[in-house]
Amino acid sequence: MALEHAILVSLLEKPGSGYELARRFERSIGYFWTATHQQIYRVLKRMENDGWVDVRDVPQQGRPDKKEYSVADLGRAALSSWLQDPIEPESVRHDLAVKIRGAAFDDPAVLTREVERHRQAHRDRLAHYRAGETRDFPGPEASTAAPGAPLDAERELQHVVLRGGIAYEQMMIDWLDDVLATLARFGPSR
Amino acid sequence: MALEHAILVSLLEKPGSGYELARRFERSIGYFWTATHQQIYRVLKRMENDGWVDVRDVPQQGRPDKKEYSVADLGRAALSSWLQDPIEPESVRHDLAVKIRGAAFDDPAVLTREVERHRQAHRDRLAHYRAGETRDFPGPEASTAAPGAPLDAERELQHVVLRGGIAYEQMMIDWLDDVLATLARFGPSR
DNA sequence: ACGCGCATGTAACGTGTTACATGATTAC
DNA sequence: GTAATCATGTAACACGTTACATGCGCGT
Repeated sequence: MALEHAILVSLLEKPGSGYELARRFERSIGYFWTATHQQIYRVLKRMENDGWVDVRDVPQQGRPDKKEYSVADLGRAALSSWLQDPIEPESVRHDLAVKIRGAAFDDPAVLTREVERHRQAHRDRLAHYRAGETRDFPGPEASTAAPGAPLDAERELQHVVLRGGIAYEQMMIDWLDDVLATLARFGPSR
Repeated sequence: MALEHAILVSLLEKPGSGYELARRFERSIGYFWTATHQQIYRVLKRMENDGWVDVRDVPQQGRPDKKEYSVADLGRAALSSWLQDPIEPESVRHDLAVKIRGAAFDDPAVLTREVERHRQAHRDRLAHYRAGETRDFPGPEASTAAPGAPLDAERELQHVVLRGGIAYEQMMIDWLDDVLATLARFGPSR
């Protein structure tokens, strides 16, 4: 399991409230891990009980007060231990692939529309990722600092993960084109 | 939710027992959906209660008897209705990406080994998929039958899903190379 | 007055994972 | 004899999803 570890990484990158974490899970972290605020509050409470995170009440003006969480020593140790622990490469989970094979027993025209919708969603996400890349990682690849500069590791790793998201979306678009071409081969007339 | 629908598709392709389904989920269907026998038995029982599948006791010699499941009219209707129903494009879930961003706060050398392990696993899976493709889908792309031949839809759709698996594995290998190159940039000396 | 953004939560349910459990036959 | 394959299941727990619930401040 990794939601707690994803939260630890996010809090190490920057402390924040449950609400803020939920928003990050819609953005950067959300490129590769999703979580709703309900899950986050539940897990944060457990992590607090286990001493993995520290809480600090932050009064705010014009907004509700918030609880700012940051990683405690125990949490850092837990993350470190998880990072040492090998994980199994996970397999994909694609509802859409189930539908594609199922379309052999049903109306393929409906599937064509569904695939087109998904293709558009992936195009949108790709555009969104690319915009984020231009915004957050402009300039030359090898940063301005000296080679081996440790301060850039965090950014470089964030960038390579984002490139993974981009590669994934691009692959999906290409594959969905393949699916549409396949459907067209026995589709248009029937 | 789609396990029950994945099972319906698999049983339409070929009726079989819970055990056989579990084995298929390690192979062809498993390219895009995983399930253990415990899940399968649980869901099969529910589907039987709901009248989605018919059961037939098949006595065997030299082996335990088995229950052969096949899709009933109600099941076929349920699948059809699900196929009509649009689903949301789902986002990826990558433990490994969490680890990559986490490596900024820990030993990157450990991550390098982990990434290499995953890369190897994806290479193995890719080889396995390609072997399956050569075995199950030889010959020219556009089959021997006349254009629009409906009998080939099932195979064509299975093939395009397999090509999706291949594209996914290839994308992952390329991306993990990118990750390794990124790690090497601030890795070897520290 | 209404809705949106910020901020935190509870409850119920469904799904997935892990461990345990049984028992026959075939191959080494 | 011992392990592997075939075949079916129960139980407990962890995790994810959906719905419900509250309340303030700001903009229109």
